[in-house]
Amino acid sequence: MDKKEDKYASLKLENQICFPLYACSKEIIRKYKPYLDEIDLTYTQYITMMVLWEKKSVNVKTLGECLYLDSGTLTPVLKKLESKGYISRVRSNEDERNLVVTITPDGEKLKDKALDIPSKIGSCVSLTSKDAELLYSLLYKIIGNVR
Amino acid sequence: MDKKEDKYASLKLENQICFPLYACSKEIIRKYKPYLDEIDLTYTQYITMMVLWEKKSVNVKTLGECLYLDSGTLTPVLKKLESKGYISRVRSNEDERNLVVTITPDGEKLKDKALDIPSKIGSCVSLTSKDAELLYSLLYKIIGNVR
DNA sequence: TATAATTTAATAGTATTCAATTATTTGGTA
DNA sequence: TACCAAATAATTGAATACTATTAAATTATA
Repeated sequence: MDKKEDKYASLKLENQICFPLYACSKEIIRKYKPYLDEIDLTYTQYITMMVLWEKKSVNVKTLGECLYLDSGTLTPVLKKLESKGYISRVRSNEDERNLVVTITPDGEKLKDKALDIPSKIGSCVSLTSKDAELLYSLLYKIIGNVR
Repeated sequence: MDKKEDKYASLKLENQICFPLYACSKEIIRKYKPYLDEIDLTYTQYITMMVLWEKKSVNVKTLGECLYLDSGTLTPVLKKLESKGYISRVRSNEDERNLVVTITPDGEKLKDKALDIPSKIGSCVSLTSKDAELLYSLLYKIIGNVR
């Protein structure tokens, strides 16, 4: 007897490409959690700080472009980071629609506390550098295609 | 002059592997949104229905293992799907800790409405089948490593 | 049989996402 | 210059998702 064709095969979880992306992303973020708890940041706050550790000062729109997050997501994140004393939020003089986010000395200090997190995550993700590069380029290829 | 060594390089966004995973996953889910809106499901509800389209009946624990989600996430999702009439939620007689989730006829019907979604997403993700397979295996490799 | 440990789902509180709204700026036109 | 419409930027509020904790049922052990 022939095997039955399954017209619903495309709807099986095992045939999805987005699902393992979604699951993988969440599993890794779950791994971050204990380390991020130590410095009292959520993952979203952490990647926001990453941008600020590098750029020092940036407006919400640009930040959103770096992180692929919209201002509706960022506003509460930034208010939280401000309340923790890691950033300041000030409207631009030239264009008052723009809010300029700037890292504070306390925010700078946090960078040193975060310094050993990437290697801890790296060791539990545990990909060869070749696989990591491959994955990296595939992901950015998709991001490019999707947008 | 020599280029300065950057001891913070590991904290740059461009050197993260989780960030593009996180961004990629969210960008694709954003692409799903208009199609899922048409059938009034969120992405989480959609992948839950995928399991039920395949298994017909499953308890919350097993469902959580399939989806890498815990009951805290699933409980409100399942209540929502129940209120929409796509599933039923009934306690098991043998072990009353278990809640058995079963698809309804309306839930079955939804499957046909969802049938063209995978190809629409596929075409905007737009990977060669070789790349897709590669990505798929890398992702499940990570999931295996992380857990 | 009593009690401790485990398993399962629900609840509560926090974080994130998206759509709608408000405020500002820009450019066109009277 | 004054006004209006369109474009741009961030905030708000409602819905959804996530994590930690709690509660209930079962199983194992003393």
